[in-house]
Amino acid sequence: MITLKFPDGAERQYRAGITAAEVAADISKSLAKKAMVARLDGELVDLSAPIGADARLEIVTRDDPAALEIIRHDAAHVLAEAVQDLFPGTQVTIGPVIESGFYYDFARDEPFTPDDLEAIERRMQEIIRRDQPFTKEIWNRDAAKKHFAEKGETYKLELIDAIPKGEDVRIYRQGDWLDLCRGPHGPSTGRVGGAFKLTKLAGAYWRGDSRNPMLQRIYGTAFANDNDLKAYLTMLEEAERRDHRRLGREMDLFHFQEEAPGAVFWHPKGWTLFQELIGYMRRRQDAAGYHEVNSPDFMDKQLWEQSGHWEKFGENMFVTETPDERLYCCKPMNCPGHVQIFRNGLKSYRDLPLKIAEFGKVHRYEPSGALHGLLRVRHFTQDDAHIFCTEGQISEESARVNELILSIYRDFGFDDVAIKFSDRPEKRVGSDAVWDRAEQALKDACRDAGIEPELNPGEGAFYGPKLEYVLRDAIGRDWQCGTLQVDFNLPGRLGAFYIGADGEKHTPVMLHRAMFGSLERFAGILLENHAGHLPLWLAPVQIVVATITSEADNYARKVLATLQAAGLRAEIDLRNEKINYKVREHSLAKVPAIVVCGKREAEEGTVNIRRLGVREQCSAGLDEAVAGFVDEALPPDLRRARLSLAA
RNA sequence: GCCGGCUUAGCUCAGCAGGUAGAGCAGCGGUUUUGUAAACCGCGGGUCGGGGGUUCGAGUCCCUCAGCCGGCACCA
Repeated sequence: MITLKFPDGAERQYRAGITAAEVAADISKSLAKKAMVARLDGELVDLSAPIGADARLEIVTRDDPAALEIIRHDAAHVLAEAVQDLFPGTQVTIGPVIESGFYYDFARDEPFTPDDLEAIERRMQEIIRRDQPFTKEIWNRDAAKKHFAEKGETYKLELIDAIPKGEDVRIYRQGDWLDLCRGPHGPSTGRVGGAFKLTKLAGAYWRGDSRNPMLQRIYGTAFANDNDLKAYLTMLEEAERRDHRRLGREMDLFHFQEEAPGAVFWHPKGWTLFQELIGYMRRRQDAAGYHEVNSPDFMDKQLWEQSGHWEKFGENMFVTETPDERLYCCKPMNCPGHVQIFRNGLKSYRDLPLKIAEFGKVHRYEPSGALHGLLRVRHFTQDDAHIFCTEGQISEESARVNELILSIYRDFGFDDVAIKFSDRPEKRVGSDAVWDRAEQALKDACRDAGIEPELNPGEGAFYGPKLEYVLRDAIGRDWQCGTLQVDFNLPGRLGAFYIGADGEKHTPVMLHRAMFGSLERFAGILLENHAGHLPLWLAPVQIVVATITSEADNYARKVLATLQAAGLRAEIDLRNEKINYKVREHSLAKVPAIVVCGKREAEEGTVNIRRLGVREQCSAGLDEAVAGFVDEALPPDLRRARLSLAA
């Protein structure tokens, strides 16, 4: 007999070899019905697995979050069976669960079409209706290889070979169909239920390597019940509504066009937002001791060869040939230019750390398939800076950068920030010894600053290791923005030096850092994060003064003049339209506040304020209203400055 | 860059199986002077992404290029 301990603390005795399914049935009929898998001493196992010894046992029902992965994994198997049913000769490869559902990669010469997806979905429903049990089998390695070889499943053969020696080759069977799989699975195909949907079709490289053949990936999602599925689909629609590309058009911020792929045409309103961001960053940087500069957009190719960019980054660079037959590179980074500024004039150790900042527009020839609105462009503005310092100053300067970045993100409401540590990539300049020192210096800096970054192996810049700051937005998506890189290579390559206390020449270390990263991307992230409802200080148009009747026109003009004189970005709408129409239009344009002026307001010298998304209005005297807006429109850093002044 | 899809008026989208382009909104002209998310009437507006081909005839079929969308790979 064995003793099983349940989550509520109860214990029961059973014969050895009993299965979790049998235990569930013993406890209650309804539990048996809802059971998907079992958690045995914390590990998920099939309900049908025999239990041989004392253990903690928990029956995982389909409402349990852990069951969702099982449902999705089961759905992936059902998908694979459906596909092989409908399209004989298609090879199956892998079909894992992912955050939003699952996918399965297939190898087939003919492409799948969106219509195929519907047919596959219908076949999946049939398989689910047949309710075939999932059964686990342990196969002899050679037998498994023979089986898949006979079926022409070459990818599965590769997968079997990748299973470590000594580990079982596990096969899961559902009816006549079977798949190599680690498991666990639910009791039967019927338990997948009806709340699933195939969502998209895509190409994907075998094993994620672009040198490998491309497979066809079918994405799907599945949930425990219809409501959850519906909620998920609604969430997707919501994400589409906040797509910055759509908001950019609706709010008249920017556009793209064919002649300039990956390049933004900023409209007046979008540029206002952009400048507001730069203004904020400039104030924060100035306060932190940075000196702003401007370096050339084009420099001779020779300089980029010297820096190593030509060799390591050349395929991403725009190059131009001039009538005098010189080759100039359009800068993909600002660092070489900043080194030139550092080099100009003799520097002393007393000048260090020297912080050079630039809102530099960089140009990178990104692969066409990577372009995506403002979030991935070929021409973007970095809030870039380089800190020239001694090796001994790295730690303190890194800590300062870290503090500044986090403080800035907080000002924009991003509190959830992940930090990643990227070490030496394959394609790099500099000796291993130098990389050892650079990586160690950055690690030490992390330790001193109390940062515990997640390791991101092989993802460093070609000249040095880096920290990457990834922020999470309002709907849970991650965006890489800031970066801090330790560079022992470029200053030396480009001949930068300073005179030390010993009177000798020394090569400085250079810290590269960006906080927004790309201004374009950051603007896009902000738009999506706020669904276009920007806080007042960032809104391109902060207030629209809208009249109800032409009798109030003169008063409205006075209100506008007062708002503008107070430094607010206000516009006026005197059109011969109903107030309903004006409210709707400016609300759709995401204007934070509409100041309505009718006959009543004109007579009383008041304004009626309607805030974006709020039905209720409030009335206030003009001066009081202006003061309120002025206060609210203060950027967060200036607000802090005012508070500390008052204190 | 790779796989698949898409590209029709400023925007959103119709256009069935090849027969010579249509709606709503926006715009323009009137009427209406209006109280918090679309007043009414009328009028214009398109080399159907570019190029080539098949055909008596192509928005519709084929080829090709570009851009965009979704993934993959790459990445701020």
